[in-house]
Amino acid sequence: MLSLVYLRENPTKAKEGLAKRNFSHPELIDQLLEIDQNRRALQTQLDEVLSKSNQLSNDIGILFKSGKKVEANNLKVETLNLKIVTKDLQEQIQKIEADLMSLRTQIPNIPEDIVPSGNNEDNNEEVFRTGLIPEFPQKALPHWELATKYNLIDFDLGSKITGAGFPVYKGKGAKLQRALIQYFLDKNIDAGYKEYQVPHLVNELSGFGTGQLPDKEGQMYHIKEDNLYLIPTAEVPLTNIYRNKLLSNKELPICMTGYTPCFRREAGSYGANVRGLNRLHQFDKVEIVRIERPDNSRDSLDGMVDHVKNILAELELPFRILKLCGGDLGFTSALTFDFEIYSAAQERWLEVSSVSTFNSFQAERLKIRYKDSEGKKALVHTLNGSSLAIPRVVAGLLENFQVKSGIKIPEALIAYTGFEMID
RNA sequence: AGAGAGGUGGCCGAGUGGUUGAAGGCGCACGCUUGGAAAGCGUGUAUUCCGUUAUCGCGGAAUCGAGGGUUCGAAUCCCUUCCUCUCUGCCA
Repeated sequence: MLSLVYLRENPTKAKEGLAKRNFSHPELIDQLLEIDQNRRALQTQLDEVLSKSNQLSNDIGILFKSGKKVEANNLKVETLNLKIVTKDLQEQIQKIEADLMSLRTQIPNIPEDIVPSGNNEDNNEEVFRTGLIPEFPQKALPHWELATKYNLIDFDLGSKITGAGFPVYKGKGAKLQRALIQYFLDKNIDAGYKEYQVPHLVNELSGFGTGQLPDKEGQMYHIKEDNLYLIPTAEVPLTNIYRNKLLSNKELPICMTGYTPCFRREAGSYGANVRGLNRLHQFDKVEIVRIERPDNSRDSLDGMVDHVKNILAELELPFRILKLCGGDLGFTSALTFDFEIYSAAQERWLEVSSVSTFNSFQAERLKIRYKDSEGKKALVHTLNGSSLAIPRVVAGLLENFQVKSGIKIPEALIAYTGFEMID
């Protein structure tokens, strides 16, 4: 959510920024500012009326104390009118504030200057690429065939128990998953992130805080009985740890990591791209979240990108980094770098991490603030990234490291898997 | 799930209808003290909104879990709801 003060002072800049992400309703900004102005006028009126009745109440109290009952009762009559006016104004303000909020939640974050403009993923900018794309003597098998061949993952069993998109991992397949989770967590902890185990269900306020609600309402599994949502990412519970917090300067930055399963309804997804592990309703992910001072958030983002880079390099996977264009940017993000590993067998890039800064967009909703060195209060910046999402890394490992005799485990993982080969 | 108790500032905690935005303490900041630190002493220390102002500031309003109600006036009384704790029940 964008701050009202910012929008009031920079309406043109805001519209220009939003144009970069093809925001189709720039007139909402004008509407919002108009409503805001009405709200302020009403607030002024209300404050004046309340001030009067406070004064009267005070006088009445004094009169009663000194036994002047008649005069007190006269004043009482006066307050009755004020009460009616107050009630009316309060109702108007309540309504206008609801309108304001609904408008504010429809306006996405403003992209950073360096975000390229563009409509869709074709306009994303590749900023880094590394690793050798393996060449195979025969045709390489896709991971879903390898998974069956080596008895690692059972998709049918998952459908039987739950439905499509809920795979069952078996034997070395299950161990590989667990090894990766552990490996990623260790990497993150070594880099200074504190590990958390968080709830996998969150309430409405948490969903609103990080921006999943109301924007992605239909993408989350919702338990109506208790009005709770299954988390689509650990970002939600992790960031909400600090909801409504006033932090001191020296507490920042806050670096958190956590492993959770992630649940996504993926309504509207279809086709070959959802095959195998490519798109699941439930998957495992290790997330990193940072809460930063505004002046440090860009450096911090670079640091997170480097961190994920190092992990992928250590896993010996070929990958590239994309700077997302305005049109491909998430609703809450101001700047996002996507990591994609190359899958030799599928001959396509698979997104395994998305690292973003939200600037103060989430902090505004979450009310996470800090006191700077001069004691002034300001909103923090929030950032997060996957470090990393498991299934597509598994897909990449299986497909890229297949050899005649099986699948080779990269050096860095062997200590975690306890085996060097899947065969 | 049933019974009871409770939710007050960054934290602890007093406050049962009228200058209570809220005593006291802790913490924090600054100053004095000290060779330096600690202790001690002193001062200060909530947030949001509206208005005003070049700025410091000033004036007003709201906020004692949340929402509603009673009253001229509510942290204090009533209702609803959420949460926490204790006991009982159920259960990993």
